[in-house]
Amino acid sequence: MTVLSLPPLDLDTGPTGDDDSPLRSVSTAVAVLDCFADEAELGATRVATRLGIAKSTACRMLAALATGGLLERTGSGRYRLGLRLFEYGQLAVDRLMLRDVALPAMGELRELLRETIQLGVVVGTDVLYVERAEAASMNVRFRSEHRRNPAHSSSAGRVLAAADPALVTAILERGLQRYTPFTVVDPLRYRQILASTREQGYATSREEFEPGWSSIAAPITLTRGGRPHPVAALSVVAPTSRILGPRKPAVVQGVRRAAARVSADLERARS
Amino acid sequence: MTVLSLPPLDLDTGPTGDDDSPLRSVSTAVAVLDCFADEAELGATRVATRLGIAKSTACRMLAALATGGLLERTGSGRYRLGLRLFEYGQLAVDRLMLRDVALPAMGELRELLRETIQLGVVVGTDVLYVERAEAASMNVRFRSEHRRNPAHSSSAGRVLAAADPALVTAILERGLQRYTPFTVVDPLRYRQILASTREQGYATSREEFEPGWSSIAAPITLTRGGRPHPVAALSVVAPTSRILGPRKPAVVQGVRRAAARVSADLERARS
DNA sequence: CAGTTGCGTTCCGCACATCGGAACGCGGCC
DNA sequence: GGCCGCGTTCCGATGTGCGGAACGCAACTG
Repeated sequence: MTVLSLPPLDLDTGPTGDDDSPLRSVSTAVAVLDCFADEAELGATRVATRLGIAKSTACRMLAALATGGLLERTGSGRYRLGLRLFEYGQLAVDRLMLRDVALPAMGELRELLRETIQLGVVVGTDVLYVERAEAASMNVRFRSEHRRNPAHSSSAGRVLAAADPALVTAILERGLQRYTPFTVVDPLRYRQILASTREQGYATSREEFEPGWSSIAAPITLTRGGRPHPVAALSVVAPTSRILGPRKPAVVQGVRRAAARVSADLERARS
Repeated sequence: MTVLSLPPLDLDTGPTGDDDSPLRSVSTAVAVLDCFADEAELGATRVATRLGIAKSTACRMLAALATGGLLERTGSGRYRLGLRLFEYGQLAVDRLMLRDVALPAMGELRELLRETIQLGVVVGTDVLYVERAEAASMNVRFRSEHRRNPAHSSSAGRVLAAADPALVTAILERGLQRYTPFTVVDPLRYRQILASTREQGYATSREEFEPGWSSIAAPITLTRGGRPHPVAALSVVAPTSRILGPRKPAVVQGVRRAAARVSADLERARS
């Protein structure tokens, strides 16, 4: 039942203790939280073996996180992620002043194209989608396995990497993992794609992450230091023929205009 | 250990305060996170003064939480909530197996009544709304100030407290704070309301939290130990005359049916 | 332009919080 | 009933995080 297609949240050098930070107990507490990214419910023994710590330590960590509200106890003495994390997460996104600004444009773009619109930001070397306007109806919330994907294989990741050399090196250092036969895994070709992305002002991904599905993305920018800097991406995702066929020019124009509008609104909201 | 001769600084009895658990550094780390519930960006000095800890401690806490991804550094050396919290929060809600199950019914109820529908769960003595279907359009996401409200003054909180004596005592112990002239603050009257809620199978709140706005809620139940037990509430919130006037019977019937349907779907999803 | 103030960060020694192992209580399961 | 697995608790030694002061830097300010 675990999701195999995505890389783990963070690349661990192994369970045998990488201690590059002070506050060891806080670090292990975060590591305990990370354990819950894979499994819904965990007990002390399981956590202890996964992290290579003593069972008593794991038990204390779980108890401390539970009293803090970051974890909750289930009936059987195990633990799961707590709803306080939901509140914090909503606050984190709210404070980007991005989702609220982008939602109207996303809704209109969805109506215009009748396709699914995603709002993505970079976290690490992945793209995290903080909002999605579904094509069919609003009543399908995207599931966790589609809430994040590697930056190198998505159009949103490309418009964001196109203007961020540090991100590009991080992505290349991590390696261009192949997900479909179409995934671009050659660094040189990847850089060429980024160059054309810079030039054209939008990016595409043709079935490079999930067979049959492609996407087109445009950057949402914010003027920092006099120069526009991408902070997020608006992307249209659909079966390949619906957006990379004859409709492609219309889709490109639509998503670019919507992203430009969001950028302007965002600029205005920062005051 | 803190100096005992000093009188305890009158910290607000809100999210901060109790540090009696083991793993003190983890507790303070959670307290540091709590600081960000109020303010979007904080620095080490501010955090230190708010928690009454040394500036160096606060700095280390912030750094540790940032390397864990729970916080992010802003340009000016301050910190804000990190997007990893968004991921964790989404996972926490996903694993309730509640939002996905409830969304179709919420959408239909919204279309039926043309009003805003909320899906709320209990956290502490508050009701936290994990999803909302807006009446006007989907493009208005509810803001943080309306994502949570005290259980005693909301209809959702009443249907959830009606079957949970422990929650009732917790609510009463906290005190029935007054928000509007209509807020029920008399414990006896509150218990009467809960009794009639139990009897009728739904609850109302007439402008008890925000002037002009009322709500009607019905419980979403899950059979535990042979008996249905409320785990969430579906509520309709609107200006008072639109739901507590002549339309009230229709609204009550609609929300009760929708909640019953979600309960059945939820029961089915647990397999 | 230097003085000042505030910030975040770093350093260091002492004290105490935290870790691991072993023991305990409890529930299912042969 | 005996056995196993689980989560929890207890305890002593130790290493880790605490507080205070010092540092570098940036933004104001006279």
